[in-house]
Amino acid sequence: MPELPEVETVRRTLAPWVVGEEFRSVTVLFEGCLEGICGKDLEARLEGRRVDALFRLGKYLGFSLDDGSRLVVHLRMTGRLIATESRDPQINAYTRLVFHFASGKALRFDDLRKFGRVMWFQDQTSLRARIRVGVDPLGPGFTPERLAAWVAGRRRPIKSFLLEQTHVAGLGNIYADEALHRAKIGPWRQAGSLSAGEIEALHRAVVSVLEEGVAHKGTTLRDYVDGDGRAGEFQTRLRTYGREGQPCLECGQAIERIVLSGRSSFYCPRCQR
DNA sequence: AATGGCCTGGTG
DNA sequence: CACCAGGCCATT
Repeated sequence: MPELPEVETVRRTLAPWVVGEEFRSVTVLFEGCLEGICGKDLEARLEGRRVDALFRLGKYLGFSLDDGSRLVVHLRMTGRLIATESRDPQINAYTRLVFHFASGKALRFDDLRKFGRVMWFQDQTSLRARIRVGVDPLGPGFTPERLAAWVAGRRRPIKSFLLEQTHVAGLGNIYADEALHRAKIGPWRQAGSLSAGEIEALHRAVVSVLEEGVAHKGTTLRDYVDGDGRAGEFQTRLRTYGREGQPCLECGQAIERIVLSGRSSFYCPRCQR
């Protein structure tokens, strides 16, 4: 499931390939993947525009275009953006949309579950009005002090807090569990109950697990691939996620699973308190 | 803050 | 055939 490391990997693989390209047309196979704009209008907005840069906002991937507008894609759970070519974009049963470029390149958006979304914004301001995400945990805005201020007084489980995108943007179910294990904090703990030391440890764990995720080009459990269609490698390094009943790699205790905020949470009952 | 809906393939 | 996976938004 694309979380920060996966979206960042897609951004890095697609950027050198797509920056400088000029949109020619858009083929919409599933109108439902568009949010706030219809296929006809999207094509009109994109035609002739060049891609200046690719950026990431939490789990959103954005294209900065040469007129100041922004094309934004959210892969949700099973979405894929694949670099291909207009002559043979290799459309399949899950292809929802294809962007065609003047050079003959094409960018295919596939999504088995139809949860992914494609949006267009006139400018950065309208984008930020719609995409409300907090600071990037790999950027300078994420500090132990700010983390402490955000969790202060919060009674919900720290795992649920980490899944909110409004303060720290980019963690999903997998990396949140992995970060909590590294920080030795139980996912059920009330966010506001963390000590200064635990907040420091959690901050460090979030940064390190995301950096490692990026270094290993993301986690592929099932659907995720990068812009070149390649799977990630971080799944081999997961310490808790999906490992219920298997021994903790730190202490050997069996990993357990509980449900928080309606989502599975995997943790080590000995290491995490 | 908690819940339901959006989706479909895979599993028990 | 029922149920689960899950990011995000709307609703309660």
